[in-house]
Amino acid sequence: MTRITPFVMAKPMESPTSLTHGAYAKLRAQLLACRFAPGEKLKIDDLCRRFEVGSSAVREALSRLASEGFVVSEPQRGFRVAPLSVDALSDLTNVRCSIEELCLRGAIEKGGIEWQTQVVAALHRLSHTPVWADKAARRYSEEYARAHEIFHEALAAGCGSPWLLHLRATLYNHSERYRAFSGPLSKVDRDLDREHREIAEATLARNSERAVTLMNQHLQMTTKVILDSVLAGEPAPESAKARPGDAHLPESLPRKRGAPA
Amino acid sequence: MTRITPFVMAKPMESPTSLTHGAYAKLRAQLLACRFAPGEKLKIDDLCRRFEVGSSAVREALSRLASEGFVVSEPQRGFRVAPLSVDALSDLTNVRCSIEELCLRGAIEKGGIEWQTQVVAALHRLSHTPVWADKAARRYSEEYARAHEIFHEALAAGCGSPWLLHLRATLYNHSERYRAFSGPLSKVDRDLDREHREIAEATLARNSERAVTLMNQHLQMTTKVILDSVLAGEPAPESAKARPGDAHLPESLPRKRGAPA
DNA sequence: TATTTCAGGATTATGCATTTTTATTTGCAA
DNA sequence: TTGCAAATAAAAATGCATAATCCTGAAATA
Repeated sequence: MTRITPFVMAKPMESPTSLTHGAYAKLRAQLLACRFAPGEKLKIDDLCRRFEVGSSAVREALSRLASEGFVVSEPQRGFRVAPLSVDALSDLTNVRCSIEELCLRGAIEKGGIEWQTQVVAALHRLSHTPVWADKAARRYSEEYARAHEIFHEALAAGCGSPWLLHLRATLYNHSERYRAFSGPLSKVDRDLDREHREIAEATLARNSERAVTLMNQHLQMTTKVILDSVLAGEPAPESAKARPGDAHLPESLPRKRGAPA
Repeated sequence: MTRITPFVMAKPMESPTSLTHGAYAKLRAQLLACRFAPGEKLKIDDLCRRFEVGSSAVREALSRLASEGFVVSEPQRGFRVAPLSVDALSDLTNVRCSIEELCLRGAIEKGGIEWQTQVVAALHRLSHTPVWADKAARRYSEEYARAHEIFHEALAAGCGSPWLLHLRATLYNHSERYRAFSGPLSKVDRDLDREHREIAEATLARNSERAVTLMNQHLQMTTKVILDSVLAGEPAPESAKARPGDAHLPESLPRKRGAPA
């Protein structure tokens, strides 16, 4: 009965195979986009109505998101959106630099023709995607964010280490949450196109030292822009209702999960 | 009403604040100890009876464990124990070497007196804990495994980076699962005490290069011993019932979680 | 003013109904 | 009689609604 499908592009439409997974994906996307304020209480019933699913699905989605560090679970008090903090962003950026360096060096050493091709393709897509969704508000467009993610993932993919790529993706997603939180970005004219192009060129030229240096500068600069935006201007651009809680106070983000049995 | 408690040791008895968390902790402990065979089907009802909780609690525990990579979730087909593979162990070990190196260098650079003290204490505890639970079977005792974990965690803790320590703990736990899977360890006389002591000495002496070299050798040697044990002797020592599924075939372990919304 | 009690609300846990998957059996044809 | 396929039955996973437990906050009392 399986009809022959001529060609299938890489999953153009997501099929939420189960309500649980659908709720998880939607909630996760809204969390990453900072549609919920950090520290905000996530009431089960509200989420049930919002996503039109039962409490089981919502609870399961929240559990997974909690173990990923995007929400925090207090034993008998329900769930809250994981807080953001300057210290956590600083730590996150530093660790991310280290991990991206490992990926980059591995990719330069082991990457083959397929990897090179994907990097070139991703760079092309990125440089031909409009950066700003709202020129006045200076906020990135959804398409640009996606192309940016694909570009960085393509660079790292060459290392061929599933675990390293998994760690990298984790850190990238958490960084994205900070970027989404930041308001209109500072006016310093940053030639993102040039940064990405130079990183790609140094990488494809197998110049590890230069590639790593450029990548670190790229990541630290991004963090600096975000911090400037948050500390200077208004913190939240269009984050939803409810109490904003703590926005940027120094506290740790990824709390340790129970190791002892 | 809070009665004054004279002294409280570090949580001698776990208080399962909720049934869900209790089931999660128990299941996780059994997973890490390889009480379930890799690839084995995890039936909800069986787990309900085994842990004496409802299906919600079990489902939630499985969700969290799935996002941690200890079980895999197939959309409408339930959950299975995450498979193990030689390739995955190899990758895991390599990445772990890199992460432990980052932790170690950071700790040597930034660790203070408190860190040094904890390292010395952990080394003392480790060297005075009996290694073998069953001398004949050559299997580590529970106490030794715990002391070993504390020792390595103490070494890394000095780096002071929450994110780096989180990544390290993740990799350590997955490595533990492989160690628990391996049968009786090979007869090569390995002076574990000496290895740990030399690592600690080099670290406390702020000798980064030597400490990192020794740590890498330590980790790679552990992996080699495990591989020898698995490839040579009988694969599973006392793993529970049910079909063992695939034990050691080359496949990837940490499958990517859905990034696209 | 501090403590206690009580009501409201939210989270947690359970059991059942629905839907999908899988295994077995039956029927038909070679 | 054997092999394949469809249909049926069993089992399991998913989703939902209800019940019980716990926390939060305010009112009342000492």
